[in-house]
Amino acid sequence: MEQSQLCPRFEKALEILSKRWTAKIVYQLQSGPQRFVWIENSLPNLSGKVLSERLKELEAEGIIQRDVYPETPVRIEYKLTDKGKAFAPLFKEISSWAEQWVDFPSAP
Amino acid sequence: MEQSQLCPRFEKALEILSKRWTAKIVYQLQSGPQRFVWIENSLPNLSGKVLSERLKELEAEGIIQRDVYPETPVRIEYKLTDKGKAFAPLFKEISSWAEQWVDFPSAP
DNA sequence: TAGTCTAAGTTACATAAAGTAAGCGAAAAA
DNA sequence: TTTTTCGCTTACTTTATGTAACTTAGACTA
Repeated sequence: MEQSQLCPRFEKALEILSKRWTAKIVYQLQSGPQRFVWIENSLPNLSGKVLSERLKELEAEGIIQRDVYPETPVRIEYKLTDKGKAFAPLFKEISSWAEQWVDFPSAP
Repeated sequence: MEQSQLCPRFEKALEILSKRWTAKIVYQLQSGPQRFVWIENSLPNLSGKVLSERLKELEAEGIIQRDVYPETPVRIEYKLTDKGKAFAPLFKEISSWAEQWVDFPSAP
């Protein structure tokens, strides 16, 4: 039986997006450079441990950049690279899909 | 400290897409109705156990439909609903992001 | 000079999610 | 009666994530 061949670039992109928290982190950074604790507080249930892992992975992928400001206490900011900013149209698509198809009939 | 408020619909969409395997399964079904084993074989490393879970979740979300053909042995096909088909432009965006930004410098 | 404070993590431990492989039920074919 | 096929489940193992306490570094405070 044949396996459907997925384009490796596409597959890579899908893997980045499918990994828990990555999409949310990247989305969160669309609004500008942010510090560790800020991102952590922005995404409920995301633990510092996993955030730390994901930021390293995203940096390794060239999607975000880590900037160190040697103040006291040290300030570290994470921001999207061009590669990361290029996700913007994708988020727009997700948004418009959501607008059209996701309903919230009941309020909590 | 304020938390950035994510639109609940958008968040829901992001959660669907971020869950391991869901995006790949939905993408796989874009090519037409498929049976359990076919999907399983199309996605390397996806276990039947998780596929079973995901298909139920996606059906509950109204993204796919499960059709039973009482042949022998029974044939069951999964296919996208309109809601599921509406992911198409999103996959196009992922694809074009991947084309532009993902490189594969070395061949295996 | 010892003790304190803060940001940005890290570590050890506990829980949840996913992977593996064997098994099940139905119906028909051998 | 045994075998085969499909579409799953179940029991068990491994991996991923969550929690909470701890670490490091430099400047500030007592």
